[in-house]
Amino acid sequence: MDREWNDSQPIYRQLRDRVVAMILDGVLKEGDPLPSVRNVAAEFRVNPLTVLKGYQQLVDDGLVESRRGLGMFINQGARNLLLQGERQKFLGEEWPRIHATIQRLGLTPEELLDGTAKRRSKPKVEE
Amino acid sequence: MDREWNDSQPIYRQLRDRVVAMILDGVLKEGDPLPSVRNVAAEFRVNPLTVLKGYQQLVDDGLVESRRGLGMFINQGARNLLLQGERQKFLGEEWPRIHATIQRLGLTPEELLDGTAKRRSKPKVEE
Amino acid sequence: MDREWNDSQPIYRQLRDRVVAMILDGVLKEGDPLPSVRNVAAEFRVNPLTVLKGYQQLVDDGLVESRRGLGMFINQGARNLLLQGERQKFLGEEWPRIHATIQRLGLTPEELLDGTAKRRSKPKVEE
Amino acid sequence: MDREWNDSQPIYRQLRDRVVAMILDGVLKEGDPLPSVRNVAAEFRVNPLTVLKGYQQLVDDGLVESRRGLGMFINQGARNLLLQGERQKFLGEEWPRIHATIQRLGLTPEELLDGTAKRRSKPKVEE
DNA sequence: GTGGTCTAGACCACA
DNA sequence: GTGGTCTAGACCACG
Repeated sequence: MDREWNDSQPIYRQLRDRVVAMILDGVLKEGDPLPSVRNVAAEFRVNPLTVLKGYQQLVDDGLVESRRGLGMFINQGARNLLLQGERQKFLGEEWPRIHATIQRLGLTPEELLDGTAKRRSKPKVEE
Repeated sequence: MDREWNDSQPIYRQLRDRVVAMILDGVLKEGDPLPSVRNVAAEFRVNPLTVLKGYQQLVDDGLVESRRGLGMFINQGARNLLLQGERQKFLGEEWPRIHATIQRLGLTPEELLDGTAKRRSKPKVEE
Repeated sequence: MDREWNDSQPIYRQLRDRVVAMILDGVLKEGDPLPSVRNVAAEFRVNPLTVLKGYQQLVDDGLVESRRGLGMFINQGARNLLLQGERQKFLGEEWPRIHATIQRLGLTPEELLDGTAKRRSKPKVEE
Repeated sequence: MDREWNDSQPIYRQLRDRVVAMILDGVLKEGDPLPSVRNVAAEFRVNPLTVLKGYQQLVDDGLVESRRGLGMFINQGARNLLLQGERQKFLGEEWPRIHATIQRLGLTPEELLDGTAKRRSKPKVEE
């Protein structure tokens, strides 16, 4: 269980991404309620306001709907919306930079797949 | 030439990364002087202090050496140090997250390579 | 209480050293928050940026951790890290020079201890 | 042969200190000429102006005298002047800080003498 | 409230 | 010319 925060990104953003991942992975299905703000806040030892801010982002993205007094629920079509939007954003904004880095570092497909599978980094140094 | 700044990362960080890229690409070789703080500041229309901050990071990383009154110079072994360090950081910290996203979005190798090869031939709607 | 600055060393360095001393002396314990940048800046009538710069050094040294929106906190193990690191640096880099000077000036242990014990009881001519 | 420069002090200052050490050690005697600016500059690969600046400090301190067309010579009484002045400065300004550091780090006389003699640092860490 | 980034402009020491 | 330090003041994101 990773409850560590990435310093280069706000916590609320990381909380948002966490939910997005759960939706894409099918852990959270359309119509399901989001885990309650106070539970998440307690679990991750984070200010409830921060969790709320993360959830609010999901509302703004049209992925989630808030029902008065009941909580927040995942919208119908959320998964498809995500697949579309995130793919586009990833391919357009993130991947180009990533691809450039990979090439600069001279990383081979083997090394990349290797790393994710069995973590064995043996960087070859020139000269 | 892109002199635009990415909002999601501080300028001094991007300046640092720019130099790193130049070293990796062989544009800047070991022993070479870095472009002077003032020049870079003028060229990119940025505060000298911001440039300096970026350069200082390189000094802290042991990639660059500052010689009083002369300027800043790329250390011997900087490139290898970079190849080692950046590879490790990328494979250890960044790639796992990226790999997960790719799989979550169901992106195929074709789609990934496609984007980088013939970008902009097939503009999609902006969000 | 001395709030005067030593001209031969940048202020941010002296601020850094001040915190280091407080950790070594046990005034600041592991887990404790550092006095806030703004407070220190006000207290010493110094620019916040200068204080921040000093604090950043501590972060870089792994002695202190910055928690978003909360403040900066002394890491676990900071004191030992310091004892190790500072001792090594002092014995390796500073003491040899100091020892040489002491011998060159022909200073005896008595003179050295004397000065620190009853300073100012025997004022000498200023140059 | 140490031709390395200490970053925390200007080069001209270090050149000045070098000559002072040579006088105190008796390598340079009163009436002796200082090594020529250009020789020193060449030997240490330093700008002649920098050497000159260091020498000028010695003139200002009354330790050295410049004779037109001949060079710079060590004054009569230079050694005693030094012994007095440097002792006072050291005991008054430097030693107090050094002493405080030594105590903070809990360094024993043995460790201090040890280090200068046979370099064997075995820092004891608490807890 | 916290730290973090940036600017515009000044001044300094060094080579 | 170079880098380095500092200021005053602004603005931001985070909690």
